[in-house]
This record gives sequence, structure tokens and C-alpha cells, in this order.
Amino acid sequence: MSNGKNSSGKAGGGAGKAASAGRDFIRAIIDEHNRTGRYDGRVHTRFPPEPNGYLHIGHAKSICLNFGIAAEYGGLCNLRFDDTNPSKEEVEYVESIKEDVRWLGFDWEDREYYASDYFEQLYGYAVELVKMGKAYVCDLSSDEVREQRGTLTEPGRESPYRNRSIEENLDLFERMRAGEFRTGARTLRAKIDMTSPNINMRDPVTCRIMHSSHHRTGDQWCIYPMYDFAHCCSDSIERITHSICTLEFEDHRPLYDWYLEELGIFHSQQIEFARLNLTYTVLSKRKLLLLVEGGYVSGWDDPLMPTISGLRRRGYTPESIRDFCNRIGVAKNDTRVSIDLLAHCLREDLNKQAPRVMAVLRPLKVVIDNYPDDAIEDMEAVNNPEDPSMGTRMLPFSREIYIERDDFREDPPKKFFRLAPGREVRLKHAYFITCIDVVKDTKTGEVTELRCTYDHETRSGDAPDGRKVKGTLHWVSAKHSITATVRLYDHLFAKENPDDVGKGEDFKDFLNPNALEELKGCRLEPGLARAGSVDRFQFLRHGYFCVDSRDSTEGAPVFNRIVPLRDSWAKIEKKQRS
RNA sequence: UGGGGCGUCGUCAAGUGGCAAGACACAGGACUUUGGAUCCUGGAUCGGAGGUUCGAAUCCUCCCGCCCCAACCA
Repeated sequence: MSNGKNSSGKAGGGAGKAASAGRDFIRAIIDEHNRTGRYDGRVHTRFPPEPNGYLHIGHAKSICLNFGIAAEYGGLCNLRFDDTNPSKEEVEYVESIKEDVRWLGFDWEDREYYASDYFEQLYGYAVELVKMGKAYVCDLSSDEVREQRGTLTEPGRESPYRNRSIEENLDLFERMRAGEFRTGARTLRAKIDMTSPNINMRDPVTCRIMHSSHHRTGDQWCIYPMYDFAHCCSDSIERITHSICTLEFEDHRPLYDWYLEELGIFHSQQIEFARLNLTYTVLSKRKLLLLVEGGYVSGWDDPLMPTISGLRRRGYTPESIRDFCNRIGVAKNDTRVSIDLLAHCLREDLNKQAPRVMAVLRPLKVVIDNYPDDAIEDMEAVNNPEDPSMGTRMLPFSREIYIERDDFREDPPKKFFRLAPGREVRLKHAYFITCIDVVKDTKTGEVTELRCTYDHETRSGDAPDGRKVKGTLHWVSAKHSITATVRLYDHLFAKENPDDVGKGEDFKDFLNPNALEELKGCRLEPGLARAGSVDRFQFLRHGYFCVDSRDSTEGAPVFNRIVPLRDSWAKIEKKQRS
């Protein structure tokens, strides 16, 4: 281990831009290793998921870090499944993990490893420990072990089996492997120090008996290594230089080092960073599993979920997620990042890329009285004002159109620039129209239709006489538009920190009842009938949307709102109300 | 009360003894055929108290607060 007592500060060795100081403490450590030659300038990381659930955006942070660092330093990053607990792991999860890492844009090439591939080697290491008198077979039950472990403030007591002879240990351990004992009957324990203030060092279990079949090794084994033993050895076997993990493993580092030191094998450096927390959601596989199993969401890929598959189905781009991960930085502070930043990254990405289209989510019919009954005009519309190379398209205009219900107020408040009785507004890419009459349902009083007139001179949205109009509305031609279902998503949880539960509360109590609003009968411009599952659009003045990959069908499209546009009118309105 | 970490703008986060980066959010303004985008402008003295120093967010001391650890989970 390097201890930073050094003179000059030039970061040498390594590579290119990664050598610049002050980016984050992990890169600083690597720079130091490169400077002192600890790993001969080699940088080799790994992303080590346990296949017991789907990856979420917290994992994305780790993936970006591990693959990102490897790339920056001209090194490699392995994908390694930490599959040492067959009772929780499944192939479905390994498949999803591979898909997600790939989708995020990272490539582990042929370096797809499994801790389970090392079981035989790990067994060998365990035997070595036994031979060195550094491990023993213990017959205590888990309850007894717990009882003898001591507490945070009291030391533990030594197991009565702690001083078995090496021969007896060897024999017993071999028989553990052979399946002579039932699940949980015995364990192999590292002989360290029952009085250590670090509880992880109080003779931790190294291998346990579990008669359950493993998703890769089947029934080949009935003993399985514990995380602390398997992980450091796997890192060593793969000659990982920097084993980056989250803060809760900080206390485990002495044990990580102990195994490698006693075994005298390649010694990777474990480095811990703070895991990601996000506002208005939870980022723990256990809690996400509970939401899935309890039917609180439609599955791991529910667009409300912070899982990679959920974000993908919701419409997030891998670029925006990577950008987010780079922006949040890496440190050791226990923090909760605002989900607004993720939304910002998506908007920034899509603002440049997404073609603009017109979609009326809550349609209100408008009849243009002085427009010819059967006329249809093609209006030219820019596809993306941010990028003229994306060209234009034609939109059909006719006498009956739909506008957004929110774009009309019979009694407009201050600063409301949109349509109202007697008001003139611009229809984007079309004409100026003026509202001359409001048709209501005689019973309910609900506005059912607007009668307007248009100014023929304002075609394409400009008045030759130079008169200005404050509002510009999007619209679709009534008879040309297609009908679709649109799902508007809000935060999964209504509370900023759902992990903050008082006594008697459960995180699920804070689920946002309005997280999903489904709108039927939305009217979209005709071209959207051909929208594909990889397309992402900006619905003008609404936000960014994509076709739902699961529920959308040929004649009945379903769109997901990825993220809304910033809405300064909503802010003004809110301020006016208070 | 044991051990391991962490405390810099509302939220992340640089800074490692020489006048506190940046981003998101927020506020104000400009521009605008998206109340979008873009463009200006504004704001923290660094958990607290002492001390060392010409000079401290950066060093020392004490205090306060938060997180993690007592699975044969990872």
C-alpha cells in the first residue's frame, strides 16, 4: 500500500488526461500508484455484480467508474459475476446484467468471469489456510456463533473448535466438500482474533455448507465461499489492480488484505467510494425486489423504476446516464443527488437530437369558421430548430383542429399568453387565429369547442403588418391526426428521501399515488404512426417521449413521457396562487 | 460506551497553508414562430470553539452531528 509521503507532485506513469490532478480521490490514488510503480503502471478494474437482481442507476455509477477509469488509463475492466450464494442468484439476472452493461455502452470483450469458475481454486486456497493453521472447521451453529461473537463493545469468545489439529481440520473440510454434513452443520472459519474491535476479524466464516444447486455449477458443490474470501481471491486471480467498491466494505478491507497476505498471492488494492442515492426513489436491490414482488410496479423494467431496464424503457439514453454519472463525481460523502440532474442530462442530450412533433394530449376542438370547408393545406414545419440539417416535414392543416385544453382560458389570469375569448394567438407553423366564440355543454358547462377565425395573411406564422402575438400553440388537424395513449410519469416516491422511515413506517408508504397518469385519446400528428421503438421525440411544449417498448401495438400506440420540458408558465402560475 | 468513515452554497463537488472552481437548482434580465433552447447577471468564509502562522477550508486540540459494522448476504 502506498502512503503518500512524497515530494514532487507530477503524476507520471499512466496515461494522458487521467494524470491531471484533482479529479477525484480514486484517480489520485491510481496516479500515485503509477508514480511509484506499484502495479508497473498497469490499471485493471472489474465490475462485480451479484446476479440477484436487476442493475439500477447506482450500479451505473460503478460501471462508469470502473470501465471509465480502465479506458482512461489504457487498462482493462472485467465483468465478474459474484455468484457465491446460489440461494439468491439466477440466470435471468446474469442475462439482464449483461444486457444493461452493454446497453450503457461498455464492452468487457472476452473477460466475462464468474466467481463460481474459481470454486476449485478457492477450495485450494482454503486448504492452504487450514494447512497453515490459519483456518479451522467449526461445528457451532449460526446462533451459537452469533452469541459468541461478542458485541460492538464486548470482545467475542473463542470457539471450542478453534484449536483442532490441522489433520482433523483437513479431514473435516474434505468431508464438508464431500457432502457428509447437512446444510449449516459446520463452517470453515479464518483463525484471526476474537477480540478484534473490528467484528469482521472475529474469526469470520470462510466457507459454509449449502446443499442447494447453483445456476452455473449445478450440484457440483455443497460448500460455497463467503464474499470476503471469494472476492479478494477473485480479484487476485484476475490480477485486478484496483478493486473499487462502496463504503460499507471499508470495514472489510482489513479482512480483504488478511486473506491475500496470508495466502501470499497478488494483492489488489481495495478502494471504497460512496454509493449513489437519488431523491424521490430508492436504490437498493432489496427494496426494488420488494416493489416488484409486491406488485407495486409492473416489473423490473417499469418505467418508474430506477433500474437500467426501467430507465431504458422510460426512454432515457445511455449517453445521458453516462453524462450524469460523470457529473455527480466520486467521493466518500454520504449524499443524495437530486434527480433533477438526471432529468437535466436527458434534456440536454435530447434537445440536440430529438425531432420536434406536435401532440395534443388533452384535445379541445377548434373550428375555424372562415376557413374553407374542404380545404387541406400542407404546412412546412422545422424538425429541430437546434439542428437545421434535420430538415422539415409537411403537416396537414384543415378547418377543424385540436389544441391543448390548457391553452385556452375563458377567464385568463395575468400573464396568460394563450387563447381566450377575443384573443389572437399563433398556431405554430400555420396561421394566427382569434377566438370568437366558446361552445359549452349546456348541462355541465364544460367547454366543448371553440369557434375561431384565421387571418389568411399570416400563413406560416408571420403577420405582414408586423403585428405581434404573445402565444404560440401547437395543434393537429382533427381529421388527419392519429389517436394514441400517452403515459405521464412523475417520481416513484412522493417523499424526497423514502429511506427515511420513522417507527411504524415503511418505505412503501411513501410511494407516489400519482406517479403514473395515463391519457387516452391523445391526438398526434400523422407521421407518428410510423414511430419506432428506438425513436425519441420532443412533443412540442410538453417534453420528450418515446414509444413504450412493451405495451405499444401497431394500431394503438403508447407513448411514455421520458421527462417534461421545463415549464416556466407553471412556475408563474404557482407563484400567482400563493 | 468499541471500530471504521464523513462533515465546503438548497443539492452534488473542486480545493492539500496565500485572497472559496464548476454543475444542477433558484432569482433577475435579454432573446425567442416551443412561456423550450440559448445568452447575460446574482448569491457560500468552508459543522462549532480554541490554537499555530504574516496568512488556514486546508496544520494542531477539544467538541458537535451524520453514516456503516454484531448474515453460515453481497
